[in-house]
Amino acid sequence: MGSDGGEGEKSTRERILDIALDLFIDQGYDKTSLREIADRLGYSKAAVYYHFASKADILLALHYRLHDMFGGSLDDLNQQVDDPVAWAKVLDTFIGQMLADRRLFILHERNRAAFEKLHRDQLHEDQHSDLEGTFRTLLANPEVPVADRVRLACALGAIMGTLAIAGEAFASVPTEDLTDMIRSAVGDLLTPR
Amino acid sequence: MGSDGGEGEKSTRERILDIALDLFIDQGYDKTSLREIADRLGYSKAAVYYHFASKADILLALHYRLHDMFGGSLDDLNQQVDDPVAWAKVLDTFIGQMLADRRLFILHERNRAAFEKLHRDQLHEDQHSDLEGTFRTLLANPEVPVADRVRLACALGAIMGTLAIAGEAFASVPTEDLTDMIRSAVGDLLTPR
DNA sequence: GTCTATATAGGGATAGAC
DNA sequence: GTCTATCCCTATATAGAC
Repeated sequence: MGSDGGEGEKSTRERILDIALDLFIDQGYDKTSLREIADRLGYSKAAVYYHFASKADILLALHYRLHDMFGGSLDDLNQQVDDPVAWAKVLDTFIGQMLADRRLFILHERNRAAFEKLHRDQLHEDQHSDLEGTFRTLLANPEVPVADRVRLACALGAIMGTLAIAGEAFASVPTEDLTDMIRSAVGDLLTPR
Repeated sequence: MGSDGGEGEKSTRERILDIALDLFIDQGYDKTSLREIADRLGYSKAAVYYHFASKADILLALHYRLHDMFGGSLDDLNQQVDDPVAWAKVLDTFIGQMLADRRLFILHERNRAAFEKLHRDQLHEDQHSDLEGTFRTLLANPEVPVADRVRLACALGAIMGTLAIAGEAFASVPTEDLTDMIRSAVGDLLTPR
């Protein structure tokens, strides 16, 4: 399939990313050193540098994992910037995608500063390839009533919050159940009573 | 009033905290060096060390600023751990307090890893003196139905999200208006239709 | 592909002069 | 109260052997 020969075993590159994901969530990106990653990997620091050009490059790869997860729903959101009623539908899709791999979201949520720096330094693409950028553009759009925008911010926060603030509190809750509950909550937020 | 002699001018200590607040929000705690703080202050690094024993000590002082802001409402929440209907009232108070000094909240939101480490290293007090600790305890309480706890997580996320995700988007919105809008949203989340 | 050894820089923190 | 000078450690990253 990919560029790897193996079938069951993961490539070293993927293993590094998995380890980095754990450590970046636990300690934060800045407080995690390549030595720690290399130790868990069982190899030396230089081995890590063989697979990634820099520490930021590891974060970048994780960013792409997250980006791939969304498929086109980010574009959908960008195309309906000024249509508050359309948001609810897009967010439903979002919620499903987010919960499918919660940890990537938690990573993003907990290392916002690092990701922003990454975007400033490396990703000079458009604002909208970025999750945060998309949200901020939407929330700052003066053509949409403030009340609607605040509601959207609350809805986004509700999704993120369930993952980030709760931590491991809902780890044992089946993904489908959690998805349903969050969808219901977001529905209450975006649909007028 | 306080321990300072001056009336109009701030003490150096307070100035350091203000500068640190700005930088920690912008770049994150880890990526901010004492040299940067000292530069903005106009003094040397050693001058900063005169006022604070360590870098972590600066973060600690900011933690106390946040802590003081709450007054007793954190205790209120701790005393009504298993009463979901009481949460709504406490959160109303919370929202007002949070918005009264948004930036302290954003600091906390954006440097969760650093604050957690601070608590592990320095604050061996009780779990409940801490904002996050209080929330996590509440959200993990098995005596409360999961659905209620998820709703609470959404409500907390909605509050945090409006501050953290939105960034400067709502900077021009009057605090009272924003408070009302968030209270209304949280009400919709916690009150069954 | 993985290693050792090393270059280089920057950060936190201390000692002691003024 | 504030400064200069300095120590020490850790981190990123590179060069080159195996």
